[in-house]
Amino acid sequence: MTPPRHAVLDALSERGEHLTAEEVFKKASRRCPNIGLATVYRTLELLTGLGLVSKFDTGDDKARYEFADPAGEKGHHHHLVCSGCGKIVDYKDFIGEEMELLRKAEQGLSKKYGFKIKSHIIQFFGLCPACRR
Amino acid sequence: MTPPRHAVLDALSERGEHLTAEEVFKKASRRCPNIGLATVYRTLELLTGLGLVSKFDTGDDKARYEFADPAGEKGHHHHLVCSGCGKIVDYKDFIGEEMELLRKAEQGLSKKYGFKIKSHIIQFFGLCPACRR
DNA sequence: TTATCTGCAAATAATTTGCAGTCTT
DNA sequence: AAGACTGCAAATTATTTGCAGATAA
Repeated sequence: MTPPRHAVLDALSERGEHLTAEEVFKKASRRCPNIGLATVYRTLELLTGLGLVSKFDTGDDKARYEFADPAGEKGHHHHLVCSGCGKIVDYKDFIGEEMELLRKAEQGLSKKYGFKIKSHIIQFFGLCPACRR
Repeated sequence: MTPPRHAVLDALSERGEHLTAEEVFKKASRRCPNIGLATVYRTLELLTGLGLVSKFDTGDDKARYEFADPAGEKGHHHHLVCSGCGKIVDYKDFIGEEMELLRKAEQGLSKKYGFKIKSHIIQFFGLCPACRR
């Protein structure tokens, strides 16, 4: 655990953040002024590989990062993305039903297509209240 | 409707295809030998905007294109992606349950967060039979 | 020390854009 | 002829990589 790595973790530590690598870089730069962008990318990839951070894309071709769900359903959520302004809402509603569907789907797809399912993506896109008019 | 555009449509016409822009370009080049890659991108964007084609990403940072669902549930499907070799399986299983969940979710999210839902993504990732071992 | 980590700059790779020529109507 | 469409080449942009020096254990 080195200073740059600590700075990256720190940048992501606020809950509900969905930062791009550039944004992580800016925040991390405050704590570690001469950190390099490449190091940020390398660290984010490392953390993602360890399962501590999850990486996703909302359609603007910039990867976004957030702390991974703390083991299981507890913090499980999905994203609702505004196509207008890019706003991202974390929602946990319907998680029960979703988990049920996911369980069924993973089992069924596994059996039918022989895949060993590792992960999934569920995202909704639409217009937020401000962008609707 | 110009020759290059026709060539792009033609390239996508085979069912079950999930082509990258580069692949569409190669296929389209057969029918229209001096088509340019930029035109392919422009045409794909046009068709996507018209709702005739849908664009998605399986995680390799290359956009993929396929004919859009013909109105509603009829051809509705989702993707099962192999993280090993990139293979993409279209599946329609659990579509009933998924539609039910989607309907509920769209209504609920709309009410709770004020979003007007336009679309969604559901994808599963895992290892295909060949990549499992 | 000894391998790992870092910053910088240069390299990639997908996609976009400027522009001048070409087609369509 | 006026506007839309095209190909080419150059520009963009997020991300990756090579490398020599710095750092952690």
